Formats: sequence, structure tokens, C-alpha cells
Amino acid sequence: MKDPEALATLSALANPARLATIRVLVSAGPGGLAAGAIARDIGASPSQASFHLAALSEAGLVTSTRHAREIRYRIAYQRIGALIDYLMNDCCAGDPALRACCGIDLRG
Amino acid sequence: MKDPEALATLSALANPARLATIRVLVSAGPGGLAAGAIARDIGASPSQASFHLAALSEAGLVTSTRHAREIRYRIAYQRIGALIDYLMNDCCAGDPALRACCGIDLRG
DNA sequence: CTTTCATTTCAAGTTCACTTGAAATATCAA
DNA sequence: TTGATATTTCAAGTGAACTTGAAATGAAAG
Repeated sequence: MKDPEALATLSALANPARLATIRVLVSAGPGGLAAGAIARDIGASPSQASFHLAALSEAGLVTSTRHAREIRYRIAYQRIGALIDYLMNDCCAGDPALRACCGIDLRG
Repeated sequence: MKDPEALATLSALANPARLATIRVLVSAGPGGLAAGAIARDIGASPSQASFHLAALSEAGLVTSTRHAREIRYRIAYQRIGALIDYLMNDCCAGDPALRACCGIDLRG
């Protein structure tokens, strides 16, 4: 992940409604959740939810598939992992404290 | 780190000038860099640099100390580590793929 | 074909982040 | 004190993101 993608991903996450959407989709599991259910869960109008889901989708943070009348959204862990990787190993690489403070170790 | 702090941190990082500032401060090392040098390195006016440094400082991503006429800024790895921790273990916890895709393993 | 449900799209309005340039503050030197 | 350097602060302007509500699209059911 390069700077422009990282910037797009960070911008997509830097919004209350969208962060709430991510949380809802995480707890929904691999089956995902329909747009309407997401709207209900985050307390947004259908129009608002659609707007934010489009932003998340554009950033690659969610995927969607239509099932009959519903459109079901799922979280894309890969993209979040890429952002974490970017922060830890690219943008802010070089400091041991960065790894020490979040309960993780280098693998290799 | 809770949602409001995570949101503030994400918002602070979601800006080209500020992300560039982070990169510059990372490569500057523990000695940090004066505001003027940062402005020069990221191609911003003193006023712009000050604006963005204030935002980063407000978010806890940098610290500053005055040395004579200069104000020297340093990166706060702790805060970035806390954001990574938030993304990996709180907000998006529960998916093995999240850890698998960025070269890291759980410690405990 | 019409209706109903789920979602998106569109246009208009509002808010907020950011830019710009001038003025203010702080520190040091002469 | 005067002047020079480093940085911040302020006020005004701009643009992009977000909200709102109505209209359009797509899919299923009667």
C-alpha cells in the first residue's frame, strides 16, 4: 500500500458513521449485512448509509453483493490489514516501541 | 484507545500534508525537527505547517519543545501504536486474516 | 402490469477543514 | 532598544464532505 491508498483508507475510516459501519460489519461476521440493517444499526437514514457505504466501498474497505432485493455488505479485512502494515512497516517503520505497545511481535 | 480518540487520530492522519509530516519526523529520528525545517521538507508555508502541526499535536501524534528560537517537533510512536492496537484488537478484532496479512503474530 | 420493498441517485443547502496573507508573539543578537 | 529570525495566530475566502428529502432504479410479489 502506497501513500495515496493509505490516505484514501484513512479518510474513509475518519468518520463516525463509517467507523460505526465497520464495527457493525465486524460483528456481523462473514455473512455480512444488508444496507438497510446497517442503516438501522448505526442510526442513519437509508440515503446516508448508502452514501457512507459507497465511500467505504470506494476505499476498498467493504465489498457488496446483491441478494434478491437486498444488497449485502461485508468487511474487507485485507484492506485494514494493509493499512496496519503500512503504518507499522512503511510509514512509521524503524521504532521498536511501535511494536512493543500493541501486543504484537514481528514474525520473521 | 476508544472510538473518539481513534476517530481523532484517523482524522489527523487523513491529510497529505500531515502524513508527509509524519514521514519526515520518522526519518528525522528521536531528535525531531524544527517547524521551519518541516515546512521546507513538506513544501508548505510556515503558516500551513503550523496549522497542521497543531492538528497533529492536538491528536497526540507529535510532541514539541522549544529550543531557543526554534520549536522542535518529534513523532509520538505511542499514539500510532495505540491506533494500530485499536484497529487490530478492538475495532476489527476477530479475524485471523487481519493478522496474517501484515507480517505479524500475536505475542501472548 | 401494478404494487411494494430495498437501495441508490440526485439536487440543494450547510458545515467544516483548509488556504492565504498579514499581524502578533517569542527569542536572541547588535 | 532596535532589529532579525522562528513560529504562531487571526480573519477572510474557498472548496469538499456531509445532510436532507425527493425522485429514480432494481427486484420480487400479487
